[in-house]
Amino acid sequence: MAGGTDERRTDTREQIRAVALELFARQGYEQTSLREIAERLGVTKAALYYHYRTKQEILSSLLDGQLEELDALIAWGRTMPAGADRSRGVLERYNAMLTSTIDEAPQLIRFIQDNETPIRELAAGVRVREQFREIVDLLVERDATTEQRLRAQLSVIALHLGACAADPAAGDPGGTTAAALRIALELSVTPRA
Amino acid sequence: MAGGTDERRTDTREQIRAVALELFARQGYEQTSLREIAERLGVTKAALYYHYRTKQEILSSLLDGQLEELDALIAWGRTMPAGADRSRGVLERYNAMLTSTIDEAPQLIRFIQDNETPIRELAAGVRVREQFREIVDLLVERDATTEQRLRAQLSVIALHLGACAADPAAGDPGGTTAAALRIALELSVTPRA
DNA sequence: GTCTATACTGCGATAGAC
DNA sequence: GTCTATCGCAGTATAGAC
Repeated sequence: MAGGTDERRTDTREQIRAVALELFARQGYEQTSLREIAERLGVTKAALYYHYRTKQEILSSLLDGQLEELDALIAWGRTMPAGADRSRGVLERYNAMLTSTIDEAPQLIRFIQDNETPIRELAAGVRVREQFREIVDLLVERDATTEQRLRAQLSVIALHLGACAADPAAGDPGGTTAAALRIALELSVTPRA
Repeated sequence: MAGGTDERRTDTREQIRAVALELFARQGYEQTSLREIAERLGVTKAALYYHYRTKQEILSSLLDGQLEELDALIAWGRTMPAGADRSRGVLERYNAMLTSTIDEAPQLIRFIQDNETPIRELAAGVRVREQFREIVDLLVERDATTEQRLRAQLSVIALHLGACAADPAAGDPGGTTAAALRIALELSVTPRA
């Protein structure tokens, strides 16, 4: 908030984040040791502990940006009345977020999917799951049936699946992303049987 | 094969399995230490190593029965020609397996879902993922589009979701299981657009 | 065949010197 | 801001008691 100038004299903190993201994504969170990250940066394990209090906190810091983006999407959805329009809007915006080529979102969604278990017991992991539930809530009426809730959950999963399946490079030649969105819309914006 | 008589004189092996299943399911695979399992049985860690070569092997042994059941289902599916009938049959039988009340399948599917990450790098985990792909392959024609494959994947996930969401006790009062099957059939046995 | 004692390596984490 | 040293616990290995 206050203090505009950056008072840090090294960028070790960001280097740790960068190396951690690369290694966690490549070989998984549990399979990546702090010694490995430290060696890559030419420092010792203990140095990492000056910048982050625990290994989990390094992982959490990678998720933070994504969580904020999702919070914004959820807040936006809440300004609209429940119904087909909102469902369509939420799914389209969420899909855009998942498949954006400008930021690191696609790498992260894949990474979250692959490391679901270790993330789950993070404080940030609890938030990830809450957000999933909140997105689903935006897709159904308050008095929705069990089946409608299941369909809404599957909508979101469809988008994740599409984003993970789409080729990271290349402009999604198979149209995977578009197909996933079509399915998601069909599941959530469909007349009830 | 040969040697019909059982030469083991204790049932420690099975007790390890039982305790491991309970603890892994309750607090997760990574969060459960061998010391914890051993203490529960009143033996030492080293005793576990007489019965299982690694911690992963204990986990694998919990999955074995399920893998065989699934193999049988896949083999059965392959005897039928591709098409709506086969899809319907595979999904119905798979759902029955997931929600069976007589064996330990429901507890296991939930456990697999919750511990996907550690299971993934098991030898048995590779098989789990292969089987998922093979089930999906039973649900589509060989020349299926990207969208049809996505729909097939989501069908299977729908059944998992339903089985996990359904109350373990009680006879599925909300009809979650039935709803999941309806959605799965709609996704995989639907005319193309 | 079943288990204990003991020890090894590597992990995440901490304390305190520089 | 980074180091060395150390801690306790993890999974694992083996020698040998019974």
